Amino acid sequence: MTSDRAYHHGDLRRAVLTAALDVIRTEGPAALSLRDLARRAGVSHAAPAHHFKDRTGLLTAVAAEGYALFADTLAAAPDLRERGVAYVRFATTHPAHFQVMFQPDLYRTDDPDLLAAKDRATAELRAGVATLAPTGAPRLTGIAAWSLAHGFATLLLSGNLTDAVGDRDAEEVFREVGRLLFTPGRD
Amino acid sequence: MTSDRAYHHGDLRRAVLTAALDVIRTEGPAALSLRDLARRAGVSHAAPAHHFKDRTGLLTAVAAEGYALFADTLAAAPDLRERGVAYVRFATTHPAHFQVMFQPDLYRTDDPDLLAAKDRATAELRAGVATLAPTGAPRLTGIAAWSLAHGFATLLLSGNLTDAVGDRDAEEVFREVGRLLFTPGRD
DNA sequence: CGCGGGATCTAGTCGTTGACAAGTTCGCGG
DNA sequence: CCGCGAACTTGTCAACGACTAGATCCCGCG
Repeated sequence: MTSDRAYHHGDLRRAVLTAALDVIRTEGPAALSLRDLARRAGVSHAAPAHHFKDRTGLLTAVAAEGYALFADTLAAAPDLRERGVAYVRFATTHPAHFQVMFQPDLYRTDDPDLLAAKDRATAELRAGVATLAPTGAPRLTGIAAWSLAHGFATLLLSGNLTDAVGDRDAEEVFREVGRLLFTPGRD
Repeated sequence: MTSDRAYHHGDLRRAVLTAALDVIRTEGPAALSLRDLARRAGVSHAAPAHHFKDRTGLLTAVAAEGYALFADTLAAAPDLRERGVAYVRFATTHPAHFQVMFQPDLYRTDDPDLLAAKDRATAELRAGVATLAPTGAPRLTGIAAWSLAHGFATLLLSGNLTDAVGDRDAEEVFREVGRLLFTPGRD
């Protein structure tokens, strides 16, 4: 179903998107080529453009899908702590999405679909902070938690934490980090 | 001095590097074109290649210079807290360097100059953690501090913290965040 | 049944880029 | 003054993004 149909591909959009995620994950967004993706899908070099308009359009679609998945992942976690873990888990399970999402110069930041998905993710993020934040500074706590999770996830993906984590599970390490900083007695 | 010389440019390497940093800062690493940089410097399209070999070589040079500057910045800060602030300050004052440094798929990670500079920066980072870490888990504290600073800096550069910070100074906000998480009584 | 229209894909082309090769100019030491 | 290497130029090729025009298919409507 995902592959060979005679003329109409069936679901070329998804095929190209999936292939793009594969390339981004293994070689980075810079290595992305519409023509290469077309070859992988077995279609002509201009076929992907019909679904994504542009190379930028493709990356915009990746970012939009990423934010949508991200919002779902966050929504599934109960409190702030688990939401942080979910943040890190999303980065490891969807590295390509994550990588593109936080490089706004790669895509169109004014895309309607993208904005909707991003707003949803942001709302989930804020809701997470609301479950904690007993001390007077919810905004500051939010920035702190977000920075911690995002920094951990980013360093993890860029390979700067491989020796620090070792052969342990990254999520478990992050859980300990969160426990270290966010449990001085209150909570 | 920086511009017109007859045949020999004088310091084309630096001129190209500076122009590259300018492009990366304003349009991102993806928009980087050797031919465009050559045009800006007023030299032929192949001149930059003589100094950097490759597009990848140019980005490797950017990353190497970035890590060197980064190590200097960190070394100038006394304790862990100030080192965190210095981390954020580096990201805001050298956004192009920072952006490239933490995208290893853009450059050659086995370059000798790069490795030397990165090792120096890593050593400074570790030394910073050594000044604090009174509780039993220095490694975990290090990961926490690094993640916090790196996450804050990254989110700041990607524009995800602009409304949260508002018109205040980013460094000052980060100082408060650090105070919030790293001062439960000890220190 | 067939036919028309829109969505999907193909084929061809143009300007730009990265990479490479070979030649040219410059400066500097012997 | 000469030659030798570094710095730079000119020319070229394959690949890519973007665009256009046209072919093919699917689907509903008469």
